[in-house]
Amino acid sequence: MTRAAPPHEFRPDGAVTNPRVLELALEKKLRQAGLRPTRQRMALGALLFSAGDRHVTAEDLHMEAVATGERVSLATVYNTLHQFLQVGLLREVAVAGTRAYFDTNTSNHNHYFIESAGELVDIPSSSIRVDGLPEPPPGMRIEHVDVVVRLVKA
Amino acid sequence: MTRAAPPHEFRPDGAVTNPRVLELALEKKLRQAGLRPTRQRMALGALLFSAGDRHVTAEDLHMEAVATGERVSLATVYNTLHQFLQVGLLREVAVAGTRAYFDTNTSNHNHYFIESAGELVDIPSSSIRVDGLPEPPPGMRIEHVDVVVRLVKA
DNA sequence: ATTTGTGCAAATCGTTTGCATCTGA
DNA sequence: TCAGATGCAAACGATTTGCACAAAT
Repeated sequence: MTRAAPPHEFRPDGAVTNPRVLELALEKKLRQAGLRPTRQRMALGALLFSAGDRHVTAEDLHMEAVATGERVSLATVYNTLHQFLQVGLLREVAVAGTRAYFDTNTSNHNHYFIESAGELVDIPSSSIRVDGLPEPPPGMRIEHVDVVVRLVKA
Repeated sequence: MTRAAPPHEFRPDGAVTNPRVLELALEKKLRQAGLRPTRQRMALGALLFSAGDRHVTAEDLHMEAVATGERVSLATVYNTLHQFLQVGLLREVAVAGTRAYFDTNTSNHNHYFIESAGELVDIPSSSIRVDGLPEPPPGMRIEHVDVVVRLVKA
């Protein structure tokens, strides 16, 4: 019988892999945002936040959760996504079309949108600059600048 | 009895005001796009293309048409907008949210989106420059770059 | 005469909501 | 205990579609 990997496997890059540690971190994250760490929110949070930057629709996430054996209703997925939005754990990306896309990367960055696949991808560069923005009209302020680069097959 | 303005009123700026001339121009525009100049398409086209750059939703346009006394169904407004899109007479603007916005200005330009009013406005400047766009992934080409500046009350 | 467009109402899609029930603090 | 969260199903708004009828070539 070979030995299973120890639960506290050491990784030179310092990434935490112990599920219990991740769980505690997520619980803390939710509590700090003022959200109770319920089973459903923990499950969705784990899917969203433990695999780098992600772009999901509500239905994507619901299917994933169900596939993982979680019991969550689609309505709760919607509610949860909006709660995460409100507390700044997610950001919504402006893509014309029917479905709403949620992005786990809340910092300022931009996107490719691959129309044929309905897929959203971070632009692998922080070098995009938008210059020459005029002053906003009086009484208004700029809340966010969305840049979406639409890609089609060449 | 005072004299009504002549149908061919002369305007120093050269703008054409004769309704028959406008009608013929629109008919030509539709035919060139491969669309039959039906009553409904002419009516919607007149609303869309004879008043400078416009941003409308399907429902906006339908209400306008009905208010003008035109008999057009909402379904036909949707169909017509999409036909106009396909032949390049309109462009759709990427605004996350429920409704689709159509823009009669099909050249490259950018938008303010006033969230509180759900209103879309051209950015009054062609000085916006987007720099540092990386090469698109292989096999893909950039179809359009959408820049939407979201405004909220200051 | 033939093709194309239109209107209506029903269907669909993504999303939200009302409300009874359950759960975490 | 009890505010807060969840699930279900029904409601919803925007858009699309199927099909009989009407209009354009």
